[in-house]
Amino acid sequence: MRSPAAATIRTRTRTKNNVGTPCCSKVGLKKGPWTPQEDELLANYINKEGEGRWRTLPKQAGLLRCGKSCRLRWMNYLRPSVKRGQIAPDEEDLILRLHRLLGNRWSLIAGRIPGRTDNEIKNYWNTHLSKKLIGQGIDPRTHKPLNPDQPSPSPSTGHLKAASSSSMGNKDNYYQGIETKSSNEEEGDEDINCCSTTDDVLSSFLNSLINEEAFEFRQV
DNA sequence: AACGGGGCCAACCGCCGGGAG
DNA sequence: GCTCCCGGCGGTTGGCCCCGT
Repeated sequence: MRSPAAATIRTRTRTKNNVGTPCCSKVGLKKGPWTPQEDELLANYINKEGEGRWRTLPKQAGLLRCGKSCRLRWMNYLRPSVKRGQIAPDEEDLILRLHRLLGNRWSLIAGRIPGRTDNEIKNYWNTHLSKKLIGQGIDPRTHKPLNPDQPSPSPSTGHLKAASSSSMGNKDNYYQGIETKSSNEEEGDEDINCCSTTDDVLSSFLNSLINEEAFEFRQV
């Protein structure tokens, strides 16, 4: 069912590592839905040995799957922290606001919503929220009115505009926004290169954006 | 009851970035 | 600096299920 257009895009020249390493297409490896037995093998192994070393994990665990497949199954389904069931209205609201800020950065969005996976959020967006926005006359990619005559619901602050205009893959503006904000916040602070510090900066930056957005919504 | 269409979601695919050697 | 390996990511697909006809 893969579309010709997508196939064309995918024919981009391979660069370094992918040459001759078919991963999941490797002969003899199982594909498709996971059985309860496979789930049990994977969960037992990870509970005993911990996450990581995905390449060698299938063999060690006695699974006929590629490492990527195991990782995906664990991350999206078997991990104890994964929350199953309906997306709550407040989660939906958060997804909408984060998507407006971050675009299709599903893993970043998922990182702000405890228990939800990037795959789940991506699916929910594609099946529910994008249609909902279209129904409201809003372009789900830009969060701007489909009809340009309508007033724009987009944020009014400068860095929010930059971030929202970065929707759908323009990472440059997004990171620019992060960097601008974090460098301001870090004035006179030490060691912005420490990873935990940058994580904190990113986290507080997102919080501030979310809170600003919430503030704006209240004002409207 | 049979069939077709659409929705939903788990899983796959291929690319990219970072770390190690 | 270069190459290789691995994990992670986002886009897309395949197939099951439900609902309407």
